Amino acid sequence: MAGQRTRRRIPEATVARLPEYLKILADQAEAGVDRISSDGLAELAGVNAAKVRKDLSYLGSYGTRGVGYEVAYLVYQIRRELGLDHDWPVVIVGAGNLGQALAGYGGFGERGFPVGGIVDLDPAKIDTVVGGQRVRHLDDLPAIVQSRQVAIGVIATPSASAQSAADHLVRAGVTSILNFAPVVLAVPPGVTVRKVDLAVELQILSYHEQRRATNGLRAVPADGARGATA
Amino acid sequence: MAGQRTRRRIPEATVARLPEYLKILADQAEAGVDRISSDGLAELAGVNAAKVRKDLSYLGSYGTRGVGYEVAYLVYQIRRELGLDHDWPVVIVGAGNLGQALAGYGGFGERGFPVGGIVDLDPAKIDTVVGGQRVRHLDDLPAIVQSRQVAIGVIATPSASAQSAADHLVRAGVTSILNFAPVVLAVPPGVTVRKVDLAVELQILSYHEQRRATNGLRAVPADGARGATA
DNA sequence: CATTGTGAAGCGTTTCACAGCC
DNA sequence: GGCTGTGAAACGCTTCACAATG
Repeated sequence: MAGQRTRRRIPEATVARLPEYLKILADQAEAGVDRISSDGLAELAGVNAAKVRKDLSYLGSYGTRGVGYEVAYLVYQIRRELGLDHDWPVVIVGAGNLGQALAGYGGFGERGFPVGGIVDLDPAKIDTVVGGQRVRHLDDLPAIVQSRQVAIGVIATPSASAQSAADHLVRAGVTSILNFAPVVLAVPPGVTVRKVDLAVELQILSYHEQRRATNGLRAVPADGARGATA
Repeated sequence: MAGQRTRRRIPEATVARLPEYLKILADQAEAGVDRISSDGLAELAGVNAAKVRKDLSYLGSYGTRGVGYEVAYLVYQIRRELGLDHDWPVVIVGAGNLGQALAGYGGFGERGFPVGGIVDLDPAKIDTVVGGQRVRHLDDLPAIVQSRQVAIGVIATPSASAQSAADHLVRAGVTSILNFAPVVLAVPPGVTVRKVDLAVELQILSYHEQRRATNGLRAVPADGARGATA
């Protein structure tokens, strides 16, 4: 029951939804619910039930026909699949507005990603304290990554410094990067980058607004990779 | 050449990439480049050339065979398609860490989304100034939305208040919402919601890290909706 | 003759529909 | 009887490959 060596490959689209399910299931567990059906979970996640069942089936057959899924067990399995059975300390590069907000936002630590360090280049920022962390110099990055076993770096620098930040992270040994700068990063093979561009999100909304204004006015758009129209 | 009444429907996946192209093209224009091929643009955007051509073909036939695309004209067309021929003021609900960072981050205004207002419930925050904006009371939301013609709201509140924030935004007349709270929002039909959950992004990275650790170690994962492995 | 624009093939994701099982 | 698990159909997106063309 525990630990197949080579796990099934889970489709990316499913991987992107598992955290959502996990959040909902953890909330349900806390609220004292201990069984849930694919219908119930689908409702809470804003997706359809067949999708929930398909998604969960990639983890294994953890439900009971005629009954549903045991919440606690699903939580355990999803955690395991996502690699959340231990914490992943992250290091934040850039202690400006966004870096400070990220460091100060408790939600990261709560969900398994404690801030293991925050670095910057600006002497005015170094040694200030944000989110309970002393800001350190970029040069300390390798030491921080080594000592805290950091695998994930977060880039919260201005665009112009983002590529350099990525280079530093990679050299320090980080293998996954969450990039908030609106720049396409070049990284060596084997390093995973995800990009979150807030302006892009707004521009996608703008597209739909504009469509509503010019055309039918009741043309409710379908949800994209991450959007929803309920 | 200008203003077909009912535009082609553009696939969501393409809509999500147009802002990226736009950014790159605007940068190129500024750098004095005035022609670009699908290959060149693809390179800069980190995608393949066929995709660029297909994407651009949804806008119309704006290239020249054997030559390429005129940068300035493409910029103009993408802007128009995304509804970026005018600004979209946004209103931010929640003046905590994230709300302050968003308000203080100049990038929004620069890219066509000036902060038209920021509201909160906490008396300690009201009348403080963040990002050049005086924080106002949630009750002022309808007035702000009306006077500034705000169509897009940004939710930067704690999870517990997010649904209420959405309700206030919708009642005030906002029709698009960018939600940073890790909660599924219920909104009436005709309102578009996009969700950005930072912890979800990290969990997706964690999945790939974990896979690398358990399995092959050289199983470079394909890019998901928004990730990349270069 | 380099490069676009695009049918058609390939592939991944979603949804359907129902057999299997508690 | 109710709900899961899953083949198969349907759909949308990506990539190929090449005819069209300035």
